[in-house]
Formats: sequence, C-alpha cells, structure tokens
Amino acid sequence: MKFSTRAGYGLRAMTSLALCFPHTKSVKEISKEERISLKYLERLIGKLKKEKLVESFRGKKGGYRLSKKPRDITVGQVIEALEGPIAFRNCKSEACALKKCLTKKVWLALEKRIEEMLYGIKLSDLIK
Amino acid sequence: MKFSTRAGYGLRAMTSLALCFPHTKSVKEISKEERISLKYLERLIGKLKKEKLVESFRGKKGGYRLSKKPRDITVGQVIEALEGPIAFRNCKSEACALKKCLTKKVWLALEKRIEEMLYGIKLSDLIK
DNA sequence: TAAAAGCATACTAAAATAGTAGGAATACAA
DNA sequence: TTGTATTCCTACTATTTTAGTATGCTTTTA
Repeated sequence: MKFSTRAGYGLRAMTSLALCFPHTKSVKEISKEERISLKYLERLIGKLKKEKLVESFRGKKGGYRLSKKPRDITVGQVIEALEGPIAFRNCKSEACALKKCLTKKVWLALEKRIEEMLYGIKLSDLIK
Repeated sequence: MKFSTRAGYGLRAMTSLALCFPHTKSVKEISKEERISLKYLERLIGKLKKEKLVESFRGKKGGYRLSKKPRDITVGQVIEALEGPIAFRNCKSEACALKKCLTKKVWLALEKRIEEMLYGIKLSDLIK
C-alpha cells in the first residue's frame, strides 16, 4: 500500500516546473536539482508529455514547461499519468464476480475518496 | 497505486471468519469458499495470527477464529498486518532530507487521511 | 556546424508478488 | 493407538513490476 518512487519523482519534477512556470527548464536541470537519474527522469517526463501535462521544446535552449497554469494541474493527474488509474482492487477471482463480494464496496468507496483527495490538490498548493 | 491481492484475500478471509464469528473455520473451507490457493492462504493467515487478529486451534476439528469481535477489528489492521505500514512515500533521495521537500507534506497528509479511513471501517460494517 | 536538448528503444538488475512443494507437529476420534 | 484432519514451518520458483542503464538518433539554435 504505497506509491512508487515514480509518483514521487514525477511530482517533484512537476513542482520544479511549477516554480519556474511560464518559463522552461531542461530535464538535466531538474535531474540535478532533484537528484534523479537523468535518463530515468526523461522517460517519466515523456509520459507526462503524452498526457499533455507538459509541453516540450527541442534543440538547444529547449526544455519543458507546464502545459497549463499550476492551479490547473492536480496531484491526481500527475500520479495517474505515471502509474495508471488508481485501482486498489486487483481481484481477478471469479468469486468476486459470482457472489456478491463483501469487500468490493470497501475498495470502491476507498478508491473514490482517495481519488477525490488527489484531484483536490493542485500544483499551486504545493509551491506556496 | 493499488493494493496487492494479499490485502483482498486477507480481507475476504477475515469477513468469512466474521460471518461465522464465535465459531472456527478451517483454512481449507475458506480457500474453497473464496477460491484462494490453500497454501498461499495458509501463509497469509499465519501473518494475521502473528498480529493477533485471529487465534488458531490445531489438530482435527481445528481452525481459526477472530481473536476479537468483528466490531473490534478494522480494515486498516488487516491490511497493515499483511502489507506492512501504510507508507506512500518511499523517497530515499537525499534531496528529500536536504532541502525542504515540497511534496513531502502531500504524502504525509494523504497517508494520514487514508489511514483514518481504513481504521474507520470495521469488519462488522462489512458483513451487515 | 557543433552543442544542447528532446526522443526512442532495448537491455538489465533487483525487488516484490503470488504462488508451489513437502513435510512436521498436534489433536481428536474411532 | 492409530488414522486423519488440521495448523505450522521452511524452502523453492515463476512472474511481474520497478528502477534504472546504455546507446544512439533527431531537432533546434547559437
């Protein structure tokens, strides 16, 4: 029951970009600042780009920039972009489908509440 | 960002024991009911026993029983027994310790709220 | 044109997860 | 007292996920 470091790395990178907002920053800079492996971080930010949370500029003087204002990006969006949907239950058992699984409703309720939490926190909340 | 099947299996086993409460039930029965590998479930319940959430009776006619009333055991206890402490952050980086890590407070807040949720749901809530 | 940046892909090492396998110890019942 | 059903213990294994490395190509601009 934990987030991977991916989520942490990603969030730290995003707060770093939020801090310099409308300006860009290179992966190299972020990786130095945050002490994250350059190549690994490149890939993580690639995912964030696919989800349109950041935009990129290639070539010398290039770098990344948040695609929206820090107040319009949430922690939940960042985490989902990197780790996929927030899914607690991973129950493949037929029993879960066959009979009314008693614990299913717990998972669903938790899932919903945690999602609400994560989507309630904005990048702008982190940097002030 | 998900629970492992361990947590699901464990919770299902515990609700099964809650349903027959002050009586015992063998692992074999539970594994059949819930379609969980017998040997795997044995080990999971072993952990629950170590944490004193269930008590056991050996020999023929043996089995397991909740060590407390269903209303005195929470979902949080079961999950922690099986998966260890609810820890979201897994940040080993020095940066996190060196400078004031901006995202740390998010993790801590989330951790606390989720913990509150999990410890707020009792086994008795699941079976009614 | 060369340096600095993003972009792409394949490989790898380590850890966690989800089991299997085999058997020893115990207790009840015939 | 002997068979059987149960918990208990330990070691092994296969698969998946995580967290990287490694190598090199493409794009931009000073």
